[in-house]
Amino acid sequence: MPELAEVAFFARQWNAGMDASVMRVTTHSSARVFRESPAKRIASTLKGQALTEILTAGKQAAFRFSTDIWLGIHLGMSGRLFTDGSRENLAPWAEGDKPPQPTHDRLVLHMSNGTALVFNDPRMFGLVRLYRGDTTPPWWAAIPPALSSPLFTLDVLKKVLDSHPGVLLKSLLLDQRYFPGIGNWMADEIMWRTRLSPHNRVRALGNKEVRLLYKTIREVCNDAMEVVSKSWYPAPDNWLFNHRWKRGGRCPRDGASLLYEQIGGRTACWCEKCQRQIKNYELKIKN
DNA sequence: CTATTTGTTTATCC
DNA sequence: AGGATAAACAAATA
Repeated sequence: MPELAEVAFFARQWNAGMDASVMRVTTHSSARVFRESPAKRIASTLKGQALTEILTAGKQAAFRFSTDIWLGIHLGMSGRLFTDGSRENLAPWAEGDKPPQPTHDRLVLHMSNGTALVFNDPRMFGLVRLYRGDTTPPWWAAIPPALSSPLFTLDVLKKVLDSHPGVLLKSLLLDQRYFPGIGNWMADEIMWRTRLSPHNRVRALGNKEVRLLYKTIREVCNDAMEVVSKSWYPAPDNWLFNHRWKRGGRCPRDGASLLYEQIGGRTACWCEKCQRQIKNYELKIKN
C-alpha cells in the first residue's frame, strides 16, 4: 500500500506522541521486520526517551527520540502506522476495510501522554531499524532529495535517463535510488499522464518527452502529497488512480478498457488508446 | 485448490 | 556489463 504520500500520512499519525516519552514497549519480537535490529535492543533503547521529531523521505519514515536515537520504519507492502485510539476508524480502513488486527502489531510504543503508537504489518515486508548518532542515520542520508524539491532538476532527470537507456521507463521509475517514493500506482499514473505506453524504453524518449516526464513526475508527487498525505483518499476521478484497481476499469480520459499486463515484474495498468509507443531508434534510422 | 497484491533483495541467465 | 526474470519473504483476499 504505502508509497510517498501514504507513508507521509501514516507517519503523521504518530504526531500524537510528540514530546511524550516512551513508558513501555511491546514487540512481536520474532517478526521479520526486526531482521536488522533486534526487537529487544529497540525496546531497551527507546524506553524513557522522548519523541522529538518525525521525518519522512521517499517510502521511509524516521522518528527521532531525545537527541541521538533514530527509529527508522519502512512500511514494506502492508505496513501501517496509527495510534491505538484510531485503530478502528482511521481513514484508510474507515469505510468497509477491516481495521488492523492486534495480532499483526509488530511494535507498540506506550507513551507518557497515554497514547500508544502502533506499527502494524501483516506481511512483514516492512523493516524497523535503530541508529544512534547526532545526525541522521547513513541509510537516511542515502535517500535522494525529494522529487518535489528544487534539487530534483530536469538536468538530474536527464542524467538518470542517460545512464539507463535500455531499461523500461516504468521499471526505472520504480527504482528508489533515483525516484524515492514512487511505487507501482504512482509509476502507472505518471506513464498515463504522459501518454506513454509502459512498453517504452528510456532511449525512446526525445527532448519533448523528457521535459513532459519531468513535469509529470513532479505533478504526480505534488498531487499525491496534496490529496493523500493529510486526509487520505478519495482521489479525484480524473486520475488513473481510481480506475486501476479493479479489472474492467476504464480510462478516465477516453473510456477505453484499461489493460493489465506484467511489465518489468509488476502489474502495469494502462490505456492502449491514449498511451503511445514511441518508435524506437532502429526504426527511425530505417525510415 | 488457484492466483493476486501499493516492496525490496538476491540469484541466475543471456 | 546491463538488463530481464524468478524467487523469496508472508498473509490476506478473491
